[in-house]
Amino acid sequence: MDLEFELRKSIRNAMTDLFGQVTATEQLQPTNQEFEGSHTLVCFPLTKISKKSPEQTATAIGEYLVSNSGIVTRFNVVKGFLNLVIADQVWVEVFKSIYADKNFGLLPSNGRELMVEYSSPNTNKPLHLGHLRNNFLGYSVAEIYQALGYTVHKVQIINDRGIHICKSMAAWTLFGNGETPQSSGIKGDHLVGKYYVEFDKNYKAQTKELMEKGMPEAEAEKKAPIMLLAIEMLQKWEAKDAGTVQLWKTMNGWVYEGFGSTYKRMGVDFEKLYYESDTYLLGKDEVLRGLEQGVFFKKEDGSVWVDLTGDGLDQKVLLRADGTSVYMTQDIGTAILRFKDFPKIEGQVYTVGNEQEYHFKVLFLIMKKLGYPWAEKCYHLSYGMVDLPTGKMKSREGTVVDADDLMQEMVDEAEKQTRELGKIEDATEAQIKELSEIIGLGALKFFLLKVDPKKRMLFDPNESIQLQGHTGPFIQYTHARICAIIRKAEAMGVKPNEGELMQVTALEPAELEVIFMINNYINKLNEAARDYSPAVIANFAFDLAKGYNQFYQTIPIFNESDAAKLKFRIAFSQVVADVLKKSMRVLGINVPEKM
RNA sequence: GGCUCCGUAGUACAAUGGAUAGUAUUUCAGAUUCCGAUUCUGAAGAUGCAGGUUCGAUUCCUGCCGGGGCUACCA
Repeated sequence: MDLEFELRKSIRNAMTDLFGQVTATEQLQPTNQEFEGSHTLVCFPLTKISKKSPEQTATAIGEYLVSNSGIVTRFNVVKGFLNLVIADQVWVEVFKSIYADKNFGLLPSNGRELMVEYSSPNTNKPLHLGHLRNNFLGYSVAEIYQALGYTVHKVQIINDRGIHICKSMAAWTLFGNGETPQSSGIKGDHLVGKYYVEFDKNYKAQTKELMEKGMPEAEAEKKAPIMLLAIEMLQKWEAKDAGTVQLWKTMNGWVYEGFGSTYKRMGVDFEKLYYESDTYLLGKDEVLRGLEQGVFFKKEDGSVWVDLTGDGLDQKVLLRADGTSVYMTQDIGTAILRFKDFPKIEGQVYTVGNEQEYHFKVLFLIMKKLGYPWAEKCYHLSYGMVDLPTGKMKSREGTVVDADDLMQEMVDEAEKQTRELGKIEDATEAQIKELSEIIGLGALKFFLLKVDPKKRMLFDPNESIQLQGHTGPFIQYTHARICAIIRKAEAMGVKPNEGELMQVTALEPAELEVIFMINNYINKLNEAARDYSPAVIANFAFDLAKGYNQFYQTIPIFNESDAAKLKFRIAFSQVVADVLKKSMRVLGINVPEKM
């Protein structure tokens, strides 16, 4: 049964019968811990139609609900707040329908489609901590929408062209001596990153040398030989020079192989990859069309601009004076291409750091001005930077935390803890490795996802892997312990079934509390989707685990003499484990059955 | 300078305009005849400042202070 629906219906009936009209949205919220009840109706806004004081309004509705709703047994009024006590029988009924629904938390297809872009790295260096937040966020938002019945297309655009990759190519040509991932044993993306660093080192040295010979800084920066080589390579690449393209393909190939294994370990996936080398020429026609339509304008030098001063923004260039594209041009083209590739999507979510907020504001405005209705449904999933206890990550100071290294450290730490605790003595080495992977990555993902995406956050590796506190492993542990209980119940031959659940007529407060939370799961999924915030689900999972631990601590399970109650508590534990697992799943986190 | 986001216990995070601002960690004091104590209970501790709107403001508005980001014919 849908408790909230029934309750709202009864409240509206009450208002109609008592006051002759209803409000558009009655304000129903969870009751504060200190008062009796589970649902609270906020009655201040109702006084306009009730023509009574908040207390009188609340009391009148409360009395009506007790006599007419069939689900409310008691109520109390504190100021304008009407706290409602739902009958235990009703809670058992609510629980039963959740228990009976094997697909609880996974809604059937709603026929709607959405695209989520995330990751989208440059191909000149390996992924770092910031990319981890990006990937986990994008993946999780996609999973949340999927759980709600959407068809979600996960994509990314790979920035595989441009001066940045030519820099790595130039350095490799000069100093590589034919080094490959195979010959060196270095992961492909790290190898290319190594030459990017190598480029930078030499470039700085050469610039300095030229300046010492009396060349002004600006000129030296342009004339450093290694930079000239990179620029030459970019020009050759654009002219489709065979050798340059071949080298470019080879080095990008190394990067993709490296990224591939990183994504695999992260547990993220993509339905389709867009490559900038394929899309960077798109968008120009669209801009010219917009120019004809008068959406854009041309300056005397021939460059094409959009004027957004009327929208509180600036003027923005879309085509350079020489007719070439800028980044924005390409993004316009890519957006349109994606809607052609996936005609049924109603919008796109772009998971990109908050330093690009202005860019996306402009992009969406341009799409709107060009007359694309889906522009309204595009969302920039903007997220803040990740800081470390040691401070800010800065590439110049070499304090960037590498994604592969960090994942490995987390897994190593998880393995160390697992072995020390020695609760998995019967496990094989392979099982221990697998478990460490689950815990280490779970710790990392949970910590990065539990914070509101748009906020800048601090990642504390040590805190994240603790098994007590607001962490992934705490939830994983709770799940594992429930699994132990269920194993024991099975061994004892205790098998709950739907029919017998209704024999339970009274619930403990801790049970009621947890059923309330579970019953709220779909609401939380909707809230998380609406706000594009996996943090909502992360906090839900944590609260649920904590709620179950209170039950676990205060209520005996196997010492219960009443067979119906014992079965109910086993079923109850099963449902909690299931919902923990599902809520962690949409975060991309797995939960072990033993740890 | 302009635009924008953020300022909540020592620390890290919560709070569709609603009740005495929650949680974790830390510190202190307790709890397990039973299921995995990696647990649970209790105590201590916070809304940057000044106004405004409201029955009611951490939330909305204005100003100030502090921090991040953007502000390229870069990506």
